[in-house]
Amino acid sequence: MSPAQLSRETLLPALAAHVLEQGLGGASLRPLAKAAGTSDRMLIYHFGNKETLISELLGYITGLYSGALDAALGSERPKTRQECVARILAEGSKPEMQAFLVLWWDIVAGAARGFPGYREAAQAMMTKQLTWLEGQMPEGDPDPAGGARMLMTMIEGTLMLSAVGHTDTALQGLLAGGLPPT
Amino acid sequence: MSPAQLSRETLLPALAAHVLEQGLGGASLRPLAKAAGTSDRMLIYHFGNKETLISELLGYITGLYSGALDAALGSERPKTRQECVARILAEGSKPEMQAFLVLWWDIVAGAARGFPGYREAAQAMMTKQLTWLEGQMPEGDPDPAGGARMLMTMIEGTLMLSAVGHTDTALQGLLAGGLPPT
DNA sequence: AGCGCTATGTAGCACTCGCTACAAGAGGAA
DNA sequence: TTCCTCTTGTAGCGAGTGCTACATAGCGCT
Repeated sequence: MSPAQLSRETLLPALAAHVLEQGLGGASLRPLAKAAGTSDRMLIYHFGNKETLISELLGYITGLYSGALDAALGSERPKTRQECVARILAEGSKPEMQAFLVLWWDIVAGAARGFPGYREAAQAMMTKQLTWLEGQMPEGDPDPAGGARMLMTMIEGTLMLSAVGHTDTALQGLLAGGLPPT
Repeated sequence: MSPAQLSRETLLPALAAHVLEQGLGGASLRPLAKAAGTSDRMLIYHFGNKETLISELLGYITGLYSGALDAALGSERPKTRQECVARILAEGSKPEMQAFLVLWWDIVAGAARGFPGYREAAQAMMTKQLTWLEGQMPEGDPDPAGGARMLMTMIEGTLMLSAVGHTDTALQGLLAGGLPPT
């Protein structure tokens, strides 16, 4: 009966769940293995070494994030830019998104420091989010492409300020930018 | 002759230099001690434990950052908001600021995950930067307080996107927001 | 001189880290 | 059967982790 043949594919979901709640910084083989119901020995067997494990894991998490964005596609598009911002910020404040957000800063830190795999993952996530945002821009917006990039920049700034306890600063910034997040 | 009495104060500069180039993630006592010309034994002696060492170190680095901002105060204020943004982005792209920026994402990640000391440090740095920015707002700006917060949000978003290789996205966003960084 | 306090060195502990050597079971191929 | 490959378990290695026990040198105070 028992474990239907372990492989990278069957392991990744459990590994992702673990880093989503424990972070990437302290992720080490034995706890990861335990979370996946196996041993460090087998993680190395399946992935070769920790570095590729993390890289593949980041790729898998990128896919998770992408899927979450797709699932969050509303049926009708927002009417205004501020409604657009409000919607994506609301998306980010959902409880199931919290783990993603916290992990995100681990990924950014790794990308800034040049860790293998981090930059690619971060870049992919941002590209996905940008595409999503472009699709969410109000119909008839004078500059959807540029507008999406402006909103993107504001949103990322807001998320970062929120992460360090400067939520008010960000919200007042949005307000002054004509984007009251309703 | 030799080492003029070690203490927290004399140790912190060397410790800060070390984490500025090596990061906070992998910072462990022996390498830190070596960088400061001491032993792990003495670091514990002077700081009690690693956690307080890191906290005090973050406080010290906050001071460094604050001083760097003060030193970057131009004699005359920018004429427009975009000049203001351009100036602070130019400040951030100076080579001596790179180490700060990379370390910054470590701090944000730690703050997001609730590590002791990280959030306070990050918050203090953002407060300082906000104050600095307010002082840099163009004379006669219709809404200096709100404007500073908006620029702040845009700037932090820009820095984050740059950190993960989406510099273009951010610059086009600034452009679409009427803030071409010259 | 004797005492006590502060600063430091040397060793070491118990633990975790990534990774490996070695053996063994399972299943298919000959 | 015999062999071979794939997968897994057990045990361990060498290095690094935060931290501590113990000894000791130097200094000022009485």
